Amino acid sequence: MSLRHALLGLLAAAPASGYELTKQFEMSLGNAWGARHSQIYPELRRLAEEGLLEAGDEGARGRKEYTITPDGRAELRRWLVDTEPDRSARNEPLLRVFFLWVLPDEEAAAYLDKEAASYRTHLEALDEIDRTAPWGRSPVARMFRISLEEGRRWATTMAEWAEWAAGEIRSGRSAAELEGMS
Amino acid sequence: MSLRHALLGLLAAAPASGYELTKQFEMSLGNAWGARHSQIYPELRRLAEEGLLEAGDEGARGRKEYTITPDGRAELRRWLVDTEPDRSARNEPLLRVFFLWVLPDEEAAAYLDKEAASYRTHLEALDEIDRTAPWGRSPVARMFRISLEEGRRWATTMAEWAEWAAGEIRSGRSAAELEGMS
DNA sequence: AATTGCATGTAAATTGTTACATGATTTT
DNA sequence: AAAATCATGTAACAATTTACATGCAATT
Repeated sequence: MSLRHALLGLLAAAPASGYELTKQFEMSLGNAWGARHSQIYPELRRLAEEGLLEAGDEGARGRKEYTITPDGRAELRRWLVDTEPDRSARNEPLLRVFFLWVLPDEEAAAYLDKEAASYRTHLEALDEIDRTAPWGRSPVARMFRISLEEGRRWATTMAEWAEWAAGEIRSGRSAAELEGMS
Repeated sequence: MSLRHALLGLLAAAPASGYELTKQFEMSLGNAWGARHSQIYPELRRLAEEGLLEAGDEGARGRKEYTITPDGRAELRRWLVDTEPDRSARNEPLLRVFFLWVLPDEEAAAYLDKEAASYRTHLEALDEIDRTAPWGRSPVARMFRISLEEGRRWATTMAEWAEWAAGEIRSGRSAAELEGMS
């Protein structure tokens, strides 16, 4: 279960409330893993029961802040170092491309144009984060920047690929003609 | 639910059994979406009940072949054209990178080396598919090749990124020093 | 005074994984 | 004759989403 380790990872940087953690899943982390508040709150409670987190007193508006414990840090480290990442990714936009052949060429190409535009928009959003984020000298900030660069390279590659693919379809090349071209 | 549309998409190309569809999820499709036979068999039954597929007679060893119906093709088209793709991807290797800062620099860099190697291996597997797949002139083959190219560009970008990231960490640059470099 | 945002939770339904269970056919 | 592969299914469990539900605090 990646959710608990994502929560431990976020809380390893700084204590936070369930609400704040939910926002982080919506923002930066959302590109790699998704979670709603309805999943986050019960998981935080469980992690606290297991001693990996410590729950603070209730603040304004019932806010509860969770802090990671030494056991929590150890578990996070164990996950990173001793377990193999699950490489079975889930990506619906990618899935759709396999089936685009059911559409007439021009519709398929138009679909890929839209995909390309979406990746370009995403790239602009990442560039904006890059420009406006408060970059510090901490290891956390350095790794965040490296993650951001990963996102930027990925979005750039996907945009270029979608543009290329739309062109291939419009040029009407058959699979046979494509052979030995890449 | 993407699973049903993935099944419709595969069956739009050719009739197949649940067993064969399971193999396709393990192979090519697995890079974009995963599904086990225990999820596939009941879903095929449901799709047949709804009239989107038609189940053939039982063949050798109880094999059942499903064929897509016109309603099934219409639903596949509707999904591709009229619905927005869910862009909330799930990717555990990406998630881990956000938290690599908890490791000492050399351990984090070693982790990224391993990631890079994994992407290079994946790329080789895709190249092997490229070399050995029976490329035809059909729209299906053309789109499969375009999907394969997507995977190759993605794997190449990720490998290059991981190698760059390991270098950045080993060079000991702080986040502040990284600024204005990209 | 009303709206928006902060803040937490639960319940029901759906989706997905792991484990259990069986049997025929082909290959070694 | 044994092992591997083909082939299908169900049950229990875990993860995730959607919907329901509440209330305080700050802004307009």
